[in-house]
Amino acid sequence: MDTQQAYRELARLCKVLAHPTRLQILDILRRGDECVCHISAVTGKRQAYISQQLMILRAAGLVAACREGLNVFYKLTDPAVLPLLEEYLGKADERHRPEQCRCPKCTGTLSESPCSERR
Amino acid sequence: MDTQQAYRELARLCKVLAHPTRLQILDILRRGDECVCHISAVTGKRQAYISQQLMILRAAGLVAACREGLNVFYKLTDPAVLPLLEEYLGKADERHRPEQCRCPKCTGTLSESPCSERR
DNA sequence: ATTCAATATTCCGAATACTGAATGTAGTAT
DNA sequence: ATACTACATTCAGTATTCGGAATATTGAAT
Repeated sequence: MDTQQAYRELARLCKVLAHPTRLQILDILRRGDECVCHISAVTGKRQAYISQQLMILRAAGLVAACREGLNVFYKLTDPAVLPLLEEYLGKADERHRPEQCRCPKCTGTLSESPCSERR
Repeated sequence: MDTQQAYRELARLCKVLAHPTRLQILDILRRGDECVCHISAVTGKRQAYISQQLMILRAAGLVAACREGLNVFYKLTDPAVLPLLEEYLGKADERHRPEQCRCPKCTGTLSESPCSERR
């Protein structure tokens, strides 16, 4: 009875996805890698809270972190969630650019592709 | 800001899916409509517990019930979950047929297509 | 009307998750 | 060394969920 294991694993994945803020983070990251402060600015949530949710996503293997100087950039690591997001949230359009964001990507002071950014 | 609503709704759906027994029920139903006692037999869980989970699935609009004499048959109503199940659980193979099941479908005493069974 | 079988609902203690506040860590600059 | 910035972790109170037990409802048969 190994299918039980499959149910448990899929349930664990769904549990991680069953959270509006975490979904929004994934939605942000499918537009490109972003640092914590940018995610915080886009969502309007405090940094500590975002860090918490990122930890959960990281533990589930959905995202990975890599440090770039002072900032930590996150990227999607599980390509299987992309079709799910597309089906329910639509195609990813352009990147968000909040007013008050001071991250290197938003201010244009990025020191060339952070941690081998995809595409 | 209507995307927040989309995140909330998708999160609500994922929350319903984030449960091994409920996933197994959906996995059973994608092989065809089944009555509660059959689901109970396949999963090995008590009837009351299955009814509980079915209520949650029903409230989420994922399944619908229809009575056929003494039995109540359940069917999938949201076709959007099928690709998700296929991606993570594989193609649905043949129907389960537990030894101790006394449901009309298993004993072959079904009075012609219950509630307009699909296919 | 009574009984039975199939299913549905309610209740409750235990476990788990959520979320804000406070604090800790790591890298950079002076 | 100190200060600062960006991020991570821990803690605690609250809310929610889990899963079993008991009970209710519904339809069929006698």
